[in-house]
Amino acid sequence: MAHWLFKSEPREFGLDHLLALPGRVARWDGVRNYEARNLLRDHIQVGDTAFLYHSSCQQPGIVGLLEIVRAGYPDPTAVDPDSPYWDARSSRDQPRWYAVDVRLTARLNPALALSRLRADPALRDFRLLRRGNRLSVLPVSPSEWAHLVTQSRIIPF
DNA sequence: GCCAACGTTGGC
DNA sequence: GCCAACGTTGGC
Repeated sequence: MAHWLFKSEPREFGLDHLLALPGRVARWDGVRNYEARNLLRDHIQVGDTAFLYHSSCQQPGIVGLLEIVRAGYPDPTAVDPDSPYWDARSSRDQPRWYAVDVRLTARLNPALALSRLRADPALRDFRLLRRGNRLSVLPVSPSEWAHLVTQSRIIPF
């Protein structure tokens, strides 16, 4: 079982949106970066777990835990002309972008603030903290995951 | 295949 | 709003 971190902007889609959905399940779509696409398509499996991270907001940080409930499949928004994520170069025959389905399994209370992550020597190599990091789906190593969990107050649903 | 220009991300 | 960093685009 592998671990990941999924970024979102809470004003667009975040913890509160997931909480409002039946079973707290959502399609994670709209990813338009090839490296992240490859993770969604080829590596992220049912049963894997992920941190939910809020970016571009008042207090960036890890706010919840996700479980993958459906592995990579073609992102329907890519072939929907009415979607803001529509991509004319994608087609049903030759999908370019992929989505997975996730379930919110817990919230972190308090959240793990970015400022605290940055101050943690155990996270020196954490990809999230690399300068200029812009990847919206990224791998979390087993040791990073284990460490972060010990730093968290996890409130399961 | 190179690389400059451009658009986007994301913390502050 | 600023701006550093990076991915993508497109001319050549």
